Amino acid sequence: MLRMSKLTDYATVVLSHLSDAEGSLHTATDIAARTGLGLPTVSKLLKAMTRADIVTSVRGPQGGYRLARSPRDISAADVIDALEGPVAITACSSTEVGCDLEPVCRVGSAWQRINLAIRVALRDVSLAQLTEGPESAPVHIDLVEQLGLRAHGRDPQELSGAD
Amino acid sequence: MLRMSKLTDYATVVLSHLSDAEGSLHTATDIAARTGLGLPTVSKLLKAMTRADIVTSVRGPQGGYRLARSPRDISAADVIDALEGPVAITACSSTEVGCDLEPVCRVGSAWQRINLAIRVALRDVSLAQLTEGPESAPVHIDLVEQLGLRAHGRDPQELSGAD
DNA sequence: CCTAAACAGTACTAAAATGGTCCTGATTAT
DNA sequence: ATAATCAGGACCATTTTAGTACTGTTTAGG
Repeated sequence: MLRMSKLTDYATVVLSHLSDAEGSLHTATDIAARTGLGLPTVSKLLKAMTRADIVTSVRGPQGGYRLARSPRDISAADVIDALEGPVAITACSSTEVGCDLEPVCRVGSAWQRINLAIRVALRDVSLAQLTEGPESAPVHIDLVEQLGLRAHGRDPQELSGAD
Repeated sequence: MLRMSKLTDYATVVLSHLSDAEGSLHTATDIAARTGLGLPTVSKLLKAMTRADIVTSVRGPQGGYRLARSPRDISAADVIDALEGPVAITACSSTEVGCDLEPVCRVGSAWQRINLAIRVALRDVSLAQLTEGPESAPVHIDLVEQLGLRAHGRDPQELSGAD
């Protein structure tokens, strides 16, 4: 269903290797060798992440890449944005206008809120957490609660902020 | 980033119209006219949702479609699954094995958990809520909390609207 | 200051997914 | 019987994605 590109997944792998020796430089070639990914691909990923300021690069011989900041301060959303741009869950959820179906589409806003909820959630997952051990607790999110969507006998809490 | 197909979006629109006169039958032609979507498209959507048991169909003249159950009992996840199948957020998160990168990929499981978390969350959003008024509260989900990922005792920064 | 190691940027191609359409059949009220 | 409807595919065009290649630019080290 909600698909994330393979590249984004690879990016996490690459970042995870950069986390290993956090301070030192790693060349694209080195990372490619260690991850098993193709050099051009790794190179592309690193370039994109450099632009997004997730990693920093040093040119010339003895150059390479290193994390721009601590793995704790790099979020899943950062990585996704770097590789895919801030694309929205549906086509019309990014631009408010210009949808032919506007008069009949009474739905958009809910998907938008869901989308936003997911984005916000992803922003709180750090690289450090992503690369960490897989022995974590099982999962449960009450999206409805958070979305304020519970319309049948609900009462929206004092959730502040505007759109 | 996390993209949902346009068809899924359309499906919600179609379902929203089916919700209008919940008991009675609506033909594909009728729905197409009222939603502004192409008939073949609407037809395809309805067929898929029939297979998924979200709507039921009656053949022959005076036939049509109607919701298989109350809008309160149809979830966003149902709709997504019907249109896109239970696809996972990453390629390798559906099948546990067979990834060449397995030895170097220490990441997969976290994405899987995130994926699962989102799925679970979506399961709790009903069609009734989706089609309802857009005047709901803003959004906040603490995914990390729910994921059990908070392993570093790091504190969550301010969470305001993303983007 | 020459060379080579390394990143930067862009453009391109092949493959896959998506969106949309069409056609042929099955069912059934009138 | 006829015609209105749904069922189930197959099909094609478009877009997106993944992966590659090529041509710079920077800079350490002889």
